[in-house]
Amino acid sequence: MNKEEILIIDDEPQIRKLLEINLESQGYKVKQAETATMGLQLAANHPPDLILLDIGLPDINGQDLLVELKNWYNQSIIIISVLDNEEEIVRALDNGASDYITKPFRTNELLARIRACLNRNRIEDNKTVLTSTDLQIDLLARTVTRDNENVKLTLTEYKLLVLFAKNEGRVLTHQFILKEIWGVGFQTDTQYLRVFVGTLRKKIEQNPNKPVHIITESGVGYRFI
Amino acid sequence: MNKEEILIIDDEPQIRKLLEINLESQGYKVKQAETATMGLQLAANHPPDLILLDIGLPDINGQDLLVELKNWYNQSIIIISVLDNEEEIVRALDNGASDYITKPFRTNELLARIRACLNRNRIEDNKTVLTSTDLQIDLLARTVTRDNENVKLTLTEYKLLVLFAKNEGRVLTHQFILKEIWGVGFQTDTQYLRVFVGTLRKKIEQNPNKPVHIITESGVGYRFI
DNA sequence: CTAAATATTTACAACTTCTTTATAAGAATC
DNA sequence: GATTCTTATAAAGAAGTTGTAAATATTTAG
Repeated sequence: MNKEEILIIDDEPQIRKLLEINLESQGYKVKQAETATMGLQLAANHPPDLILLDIGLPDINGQDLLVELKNWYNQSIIIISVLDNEEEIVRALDNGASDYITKPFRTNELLARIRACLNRNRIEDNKTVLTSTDLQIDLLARTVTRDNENVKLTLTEYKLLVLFAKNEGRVLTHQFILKEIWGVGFQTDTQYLRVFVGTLRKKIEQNPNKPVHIITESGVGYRFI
Repeated sequence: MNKEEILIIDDEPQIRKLLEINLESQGYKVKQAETATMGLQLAANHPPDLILLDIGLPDINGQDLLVELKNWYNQSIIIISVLDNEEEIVRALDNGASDYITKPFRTNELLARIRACLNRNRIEDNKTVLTSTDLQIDLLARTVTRDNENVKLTLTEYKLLVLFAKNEGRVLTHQFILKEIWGVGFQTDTQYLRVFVGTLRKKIEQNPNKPVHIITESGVGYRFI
């Protein structure tokens, strides 16, 4: 197998060095960027398998960079943040970060996270069919079947279902879903989401009044099972 | 492993001697300070792994010293106080002390507390999954399971549980919890807390009448185990 | 260009969660 | 052991969130 490539975007040289040594010893290929601009460039030139992004960069707001990257980069981004900035971490996760780690971190912990993310990517990338007990989503054919019956979904409904299925078991916040499906700027239109969750439930749930797949997490978002 | 260092700040020589003997016999390295000034100095020079602070010092108010230390020292501080100065203990915990013990104390009790604190320090703040025997909290997925069964928590219940779990073993005062969950200005609404601790117990305890996870510390707050 | 399909918006009903009050149960103190 | 203080529980009301239907707008396909 080819060496997996990891891009580090961090302005602190010591941290980059520390990460470089550890990651290379694990057999990863490492690229480094000191600034957001440079990071974007490197990532665009030759997309890495994973990005480690320090959210507290000097030249640009890390959250903005994250949003920018997420526009086209669909592998994992793990953000590095200083401790005690819960709010920033939550925001980063909303913006599509896969995981986070706070400084100072233990290398073993970080390596475990990286392995987990890369694993997840490998699975997600290769899977063209997502299945659960009664549902089946074929990503290539763009078809959904329930109990072997074809289910007709509109584009938005389909996108929503795929997003749910790819994040099975995880609570997705309204904000996150809105951003993923409708794009940045629609984060307050939670009513869209309600309508579409409603129609989706009618199509994929046995009993739309007692949903078993799309679970409401009041005040937070939805969870797909 | 290196010897762990404990700094004792206490004006009574007998107590210092007693602690020194006991702690050294457990393999800790012990430093002593007779006054607050000296304690601060020693701590700043070479930060110990844990501080034992007698809150009733002669030269400075112990609470002030605690606040001072907490500004930059982020390991555990265990305070020693005379019995029946509940108010002072509560104030110290509010000020960020990790635990307390009242004079006269049993050495075994103190040693246990010290071990617990040092352990907690070692635990990374980075964990995205918090586990105990029967409970499991996944911070990324925002899910809680008990004996592998999913537990459905409301937003506030979840926040409360996470706060408890992140401060496992530590006494959290009512004030502190109220401030963390509801924000500044709710510190007097202890009734909220009672209600929510009640519902949480119903959901996570085997027997809510005999809670083993959320322990009441009468007059002070709660302790999560 | 028109009809059909899909998306957005509005209005309101249904439901969940939070707050408050009342009261019971339990501890601590005298 | 009675009194007082603290904590627990239940339940009602208020506030906030979510769900549904239907009207309107927009897009798509023929």
